[in-house]
Amino acid sequence: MADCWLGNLATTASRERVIEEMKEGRELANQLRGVLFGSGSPAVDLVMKISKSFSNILSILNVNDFNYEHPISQIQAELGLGLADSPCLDARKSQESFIDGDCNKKRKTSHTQIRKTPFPIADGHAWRKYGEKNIMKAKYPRSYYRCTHIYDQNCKAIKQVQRIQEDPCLYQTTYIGHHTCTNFLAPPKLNMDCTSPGEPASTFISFETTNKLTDKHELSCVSSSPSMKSESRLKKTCDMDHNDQLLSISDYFMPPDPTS
DNA sequence: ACGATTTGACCGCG
DNA sequence: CGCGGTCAAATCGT
Repeated sequence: MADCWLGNLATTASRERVIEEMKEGRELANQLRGVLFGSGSPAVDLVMKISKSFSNILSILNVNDFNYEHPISQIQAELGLGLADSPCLDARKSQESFIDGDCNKKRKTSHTQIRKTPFPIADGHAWRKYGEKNIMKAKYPRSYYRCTHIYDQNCKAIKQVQRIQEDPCLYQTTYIGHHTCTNFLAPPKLNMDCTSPGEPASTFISFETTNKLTDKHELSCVSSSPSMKSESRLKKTCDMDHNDQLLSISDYFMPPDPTS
């Protein structure tokens, strides 16, 4: 991915891009470290080194990153939680800054959050793609995803992923609604196969990266949960009441819905 | 065979 | 009526 702008470091704009990308990489590395924290995985060290490398590069670029604070400590402060409470959740909450708003015409009552990342990013939930649409005046199509547990747990969370036209290295993900499913992540395993160049598959839990120099990059989370039955069948059979849901990852991951 | 993705058709809001 | 969002049959992958 980086090579799409590394050749233009001479310009201020490109330099800014480099810095932003580096910060993003460091942020993601910290996130991954949080995810791996407590799992006893040797990958933690590796991730810490990656994070440190990003910091070193930023230092070389003379970036005075005084505002940077380790995301996990931020979360602890925000949530009043210790890491032991839920490292995975903590890490994910820190992932990016959120932009709140109601930008979806057809779901004005739903709380939406927009995030921009260097690739379609994992958020710890299993998503299933249900549509793709070319948007007027947009160079890239928009992909539509909904929670895999829409029928078996009545989870109404959906998201839209679209590559940003002005900045093809970035993807904008719009989250609409909250997860009510209880499909927590198992401690993810690091998967560096880097083999799948495809658009984000919809059901992920273990982390895997795709960094071939293609149009499509992703850090995704592959669901290890059992597959669902066909939607049409579940529509008929899964009208269960789930009022006793546990707090889902997204309840940590996303700011509280002001409407609820 | 089963589940996920693709993609054209359809729906509904503005 | 146009556009974005969703549906669902067809297709693909394992």
